[in-house]
Amino acid sequence: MKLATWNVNSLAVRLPQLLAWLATEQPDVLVLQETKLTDDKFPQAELAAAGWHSAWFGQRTYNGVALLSRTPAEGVVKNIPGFDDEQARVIAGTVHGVRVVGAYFPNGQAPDSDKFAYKMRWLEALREWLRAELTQHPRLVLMGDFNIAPEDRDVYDPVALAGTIHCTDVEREHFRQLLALGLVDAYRLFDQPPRLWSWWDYRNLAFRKNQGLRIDHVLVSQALRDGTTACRIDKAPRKNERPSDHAPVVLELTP
DNA sequence: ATGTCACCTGGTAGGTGA
Repeated sequence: MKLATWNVNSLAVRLPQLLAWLATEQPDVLVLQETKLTDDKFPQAELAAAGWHSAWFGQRTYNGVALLSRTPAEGVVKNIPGFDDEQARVIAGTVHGVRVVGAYFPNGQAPDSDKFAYKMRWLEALREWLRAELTQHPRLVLMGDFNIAPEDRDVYDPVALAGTIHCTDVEREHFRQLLALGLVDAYRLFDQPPRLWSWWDYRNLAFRKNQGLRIDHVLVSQALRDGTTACRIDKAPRKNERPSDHAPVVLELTP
């Protein structure tokens, strides 16, 4: 079983690239972030024509998530139950007995901002929901754009970026608290190329200079850990014309 | 030299968020 996550930074712009990537990669499940589409604009027909079932949850201009799959997802949940949120950031569903949670974590902007305070509240709500979700669904994958670089080795210049957004101690502590639920960072279960990131800023020629961060993650529950056979970042779509600033992350599980 | 992109409002540019 192959699962993947990709922040497409506008599905309206990236749909052709998405269809091409799906045709090549043939995942069983893909979660998307930053679709930036209201639900009436979601390209359900185009995806269905290519053989994909979709569940989606969006809003105007910002955020927006989706869950694509070869077979329909069951038990779809939108956003974090019990956490009142104007922003469309979470979609969950069950495919082939695996509970898939796709999430677009808040960016947080700057450590002293209101948006950062929201990020902290959101992270706490996510954690407490997942704690309950794991008791119901031991076979669970949490994946998406976390907007957190968990360790210094996930950052192109940890000295220059120390304490800045994505790299603060409190964000990293939240990441560790997600792991403490019994989740594992699948990327680190395997040898990986050095200095490979999942996001490169559009600005400052960051991709050409390989100045990026690893902020897109796939976390697997203990029950899935032994069946996890691969996890990789697919840098290729970042080289496309008009690319998303994020690369997809792919997970492979034994059936 | 934040060497950008996407989307919005109200425009033939400027603001916001990432």
